[in-house]
Amino acid sequence: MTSSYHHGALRETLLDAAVELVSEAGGDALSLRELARRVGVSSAAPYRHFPDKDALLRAVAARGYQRFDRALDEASREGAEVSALEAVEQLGVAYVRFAARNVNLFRLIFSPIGRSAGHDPELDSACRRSAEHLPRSLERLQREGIATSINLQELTELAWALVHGVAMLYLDGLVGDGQPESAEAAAERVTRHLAGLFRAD
Amino acid sequence: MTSSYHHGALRETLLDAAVELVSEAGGDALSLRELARRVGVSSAAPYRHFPDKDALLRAVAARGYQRFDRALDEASREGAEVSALEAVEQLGVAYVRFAARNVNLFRLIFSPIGRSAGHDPELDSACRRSAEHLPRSLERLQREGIATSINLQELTELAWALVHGVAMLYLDGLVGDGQPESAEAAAERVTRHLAGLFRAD
DNA sequence: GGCGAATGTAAACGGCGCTAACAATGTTAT
DNA sequence: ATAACATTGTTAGCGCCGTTTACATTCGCC
Repeated sequence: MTSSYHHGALRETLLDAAVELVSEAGGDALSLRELARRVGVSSAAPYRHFPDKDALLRAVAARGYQRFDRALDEASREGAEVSALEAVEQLGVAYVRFAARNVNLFRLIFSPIGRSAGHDPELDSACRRSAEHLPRSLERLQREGIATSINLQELTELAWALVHGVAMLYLDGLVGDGQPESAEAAAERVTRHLAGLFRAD
Repeated sequence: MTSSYHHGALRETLLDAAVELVSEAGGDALSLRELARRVGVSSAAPYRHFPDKDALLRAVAARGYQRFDRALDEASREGAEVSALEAVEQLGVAYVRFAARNVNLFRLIFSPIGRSAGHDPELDSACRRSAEHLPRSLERLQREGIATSINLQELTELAWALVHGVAMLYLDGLVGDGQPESAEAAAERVTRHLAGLFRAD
């Protein structure tokens, strides 16, 4: 009828709605038909912009990585103004805080869908960017003469496993009391011990 | 027609098939209809034994926890014959090894379905049992005068996060080369550093 | 031997992902 | 300006799914 037969920015609208829906209910809860209904468009319309459901979820995951990267980037910048050791601690806490405050997005980006490489360039690059903060922060640590007996790769593995483990255990209700603050507290405790490991070295 | 109208052990047969299917293809890939088809039974039959799909998946998860517990138990027993520190290392490696060799089962037991408490008593108890190995091993460590400046709960949190993190990052392709051996190698490296933390203390 | 409980089947409902055929709109060349 | 084409919407339909209902068969027990 009117000039609104074509939506104009359906792809972005769909993505926005998908991010919101995934954030609230998790990636498994997303249905293309429900999504189309919410946006007020036919159930086949999304297929003009995403070849299939997985592609949409990959795009959502890409946005998740972008937010994750922004959160870590912010922590990194704040970390530049404190000691190298404190900077690492702040980064670790930021990692866990993001997981605790963006439960479903975090679950998505570290799921087979979020981890499928080679399908979506945007996803790949956003993922790679978000993975660079930890090594960079640890490299500064070593430049300042701390933990130099461990090579950077192993050091990254160690620190990453630690914060990722805390985040995951929190999401599974195995650490903390369910409140995001308790996850951050656990992250602080754990990263402090990590710092102890460096000092011992 | 024959006397095989009633299957006789349909519940167990379904569970066996479900464990196999989940192990091979992951929890998301399981379909009750496909399962019934494989077992040679009508698609409504499973509902005589499981109220819904989630209940079946919880039962599969319970089996997963039982296997997990057995693997850790074995490592614990072997650990009794070596030093407390080596025992912890062996337990950590066993944790990651199980994850690497039972990818989909491990994913299931640490997923919302596997972590849903209060629904299935068998699941709950199997889960609780499997969570006791690490504290017990660390307690022995402290009884022998190691890492006594950290309280047991915090120590457990630290060690658990570390091995769980390595396991998860391996599953996501972010640690190791995809071969289960590489995950165990990472677990060894990481637990060795953990041991270093204790020694310094 | 009969009777209720347990456990199987068949058929149907609505929702899903996805595709094919078609319709409206935007774009571009002549 | 308009014809032709590409883009982006719609409708209708396929097969699969989880689940429920009504009915059939068998088991265990009096």
